[in-house]
Amino acid sequence: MGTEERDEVEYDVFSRYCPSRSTLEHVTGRWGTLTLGALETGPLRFNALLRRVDGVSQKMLAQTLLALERDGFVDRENLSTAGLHVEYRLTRLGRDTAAQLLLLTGLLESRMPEVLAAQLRYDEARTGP
Amino acid sequence: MGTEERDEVEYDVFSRYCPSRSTLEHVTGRWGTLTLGALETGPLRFNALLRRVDGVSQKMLAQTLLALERDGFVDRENLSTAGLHVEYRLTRLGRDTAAQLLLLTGLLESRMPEVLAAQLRYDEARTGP
DNA sequence: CAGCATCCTTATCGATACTG
DNA sequence: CAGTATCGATAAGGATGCTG
Repeated sequence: MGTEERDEVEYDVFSRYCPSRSTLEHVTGRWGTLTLGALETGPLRFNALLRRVDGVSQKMLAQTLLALERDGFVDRENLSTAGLHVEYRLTRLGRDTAAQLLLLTGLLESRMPEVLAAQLRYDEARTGP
Repeated sequence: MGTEERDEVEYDVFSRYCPSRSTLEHVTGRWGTLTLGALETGPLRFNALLRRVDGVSQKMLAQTLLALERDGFVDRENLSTAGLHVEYRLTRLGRDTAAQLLLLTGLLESRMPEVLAAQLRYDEARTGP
């Protein structure tokens, strides 16, 4: 064992034209993180996502889902019997990514008191010195 | 037992007006992730960051750093002796956050083959059925 | 229900020039 | 060096109406 060749670092998000850069932007973009996070607890329909991701518009949600589906994070499943019924579910890759994202959002939520304190300090240092 | 009150989920990124939402956007925004990631290995000067975060403009970098400093992720240190010398370094909060972000970018980089394969499948299913 | 098409407004961005 | 200021182009975003 140990003879299989290791993957070299082929991709680098810090490089402008690396394909991983645009994928990073889809995932961490304004609605990407929240959409993936919302799907982490299970498949959801379009309108359910629309409600869950507070503030997103139909247009942006559709656009976000399209990019995430194309990148292989989300599967779109058409369950039409009568009327339209479409479900979005995470792929394996999507689940792994969403798990990471939820760790991040959880971290941020839990540290918001620090953030708010920093903002206060920052603003005060500049308005009433 | 169980009588101490648990921290309720006070902050929720899924809620439109929760302050954590804008902080999430600063951190995961187009340049936030890369800027924090770049600083994870140690303090850097403005122009060094400009080079490291490939593709960012002066304007966007300045804006990003300002938001991250205000939110308490980055400290700006003025080391002027002769000429200007400013260093940016992560705070404790910034380090914790950057660590999470690097796990995410690392995950994405390592799974890019999956992503590219998915993109190919997606595009082919729509151009030549 | 799950979208796409359209229009229109706003925000983002990049390039350039300038400053202490 | 480390930015700020300004401008014009482009993209993101919201609102509305329409369709299978």
